[in-house]
Amino acid sequence: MPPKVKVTRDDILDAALALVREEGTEALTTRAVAARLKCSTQPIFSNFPNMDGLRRAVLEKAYAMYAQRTFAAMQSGRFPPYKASGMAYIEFAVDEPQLFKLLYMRDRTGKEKNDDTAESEKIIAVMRERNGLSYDQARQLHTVLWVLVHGLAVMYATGFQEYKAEEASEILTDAYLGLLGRFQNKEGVVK
Amino acid sequence: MPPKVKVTRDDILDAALALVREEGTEALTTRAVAARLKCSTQPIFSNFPNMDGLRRAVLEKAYAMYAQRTFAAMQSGRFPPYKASGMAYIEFAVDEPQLFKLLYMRDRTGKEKNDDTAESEKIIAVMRERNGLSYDQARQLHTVLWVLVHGLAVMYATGFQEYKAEEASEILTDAYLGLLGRFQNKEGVVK
DNA sequence: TTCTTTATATAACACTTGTTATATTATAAA
DNA sequence: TTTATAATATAACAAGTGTTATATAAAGAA
Repeated sequence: MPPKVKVTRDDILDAALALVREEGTEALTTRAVAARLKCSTQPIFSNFPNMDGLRRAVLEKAYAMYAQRTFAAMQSGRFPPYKASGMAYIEFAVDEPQLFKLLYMRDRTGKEKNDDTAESEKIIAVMRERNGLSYDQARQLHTVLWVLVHGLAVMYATGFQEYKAEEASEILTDAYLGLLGRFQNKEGVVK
Repeated sequence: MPPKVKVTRDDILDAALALVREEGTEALTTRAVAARLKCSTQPIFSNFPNMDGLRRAVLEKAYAMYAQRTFAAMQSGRFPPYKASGMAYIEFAVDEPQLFKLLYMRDRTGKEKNDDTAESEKIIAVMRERNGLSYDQARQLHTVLWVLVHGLAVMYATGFQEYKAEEASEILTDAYLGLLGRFQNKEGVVK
């Protein structure tokens, strides 16, 4: 019979995620994980096929964290529906810049776009209902707002701008109201 | 007397920049530069104090390229003034994604923000004049548009969105017109 | 107790990085 | 022609990477 397991798959994944959160993707090395767990590098390779496997698992866990945060933000009612998911995205970039970089600033050429189409459609539907927009008008409005949210998030994640909650919130509101006026008076392609 | 110089500082800088343009910052290594120049790694160290010195020089040259492109775009009159610099930024992200990442997606916490305040002030002045905005209204409008431009540029640079010139241009126009309406009717802080 | 199993530790491997010590060698002055 | 100079080339170093071969040892089965 073998000795008891001292280092589980979850231990390794947690340590790896912690390294990425604190120091970025580059800091995720076999020896750094081992040092954090006070063990050798061996358990990594008995729990994952190789480092790329661990990296993939970290990516998935990071996304799960993001999804969880976004869900909580939507529930909380802290923001009106048109900006709740946007603010969640922005706050994720602020609180977890390294995870944000991993998820949303990496190269994604040729990757499937996983930007939660279902969620977008829900927001678009709400916008249509409230403001009497065509589908196309609402979709365009949503697209522009989303680009804006992405721009803000990247600025905060890279430290190019210092985060001020009111500032971000005000920008989104200005953009929402301004663009709403624009798209209401713009003949949308019917769909 | 020493033998003739075969590898100049400019040769090295050009090779280094080419590597970064084609394959990204990570590809900039001593041996990669040497291979491209068909020489040893030695000339690098007689022309630069170390690799960080070369990296700094590459950064400066990349910025010079960007500045040159932006200047040309402003001159060309291809776009109205409110969007000329924005479109130049976006097209730089499309044509030179690796250089864009180096300049505008790296971590800049604690770095001086070099986003050409003079240029911004010029655009703000033009916006005021044309649309009868207060300084603060025009500055806010400019800020939001800039965030939007940044968001689009990052999306294109990371391959998250495929670039379509008309799409980008239309988004900027919609945003400009929509936000203009918003800020014209918003009491700006006097300044 | 002895033995089998296997999770872990140790240590080595092949490779890549920046950097430097040493050896060549082309050039022009002497 | 000889010689001093310095721009290169060669080769090595230390440090760091992922990965793997081997050794150790803990835990229950026999």
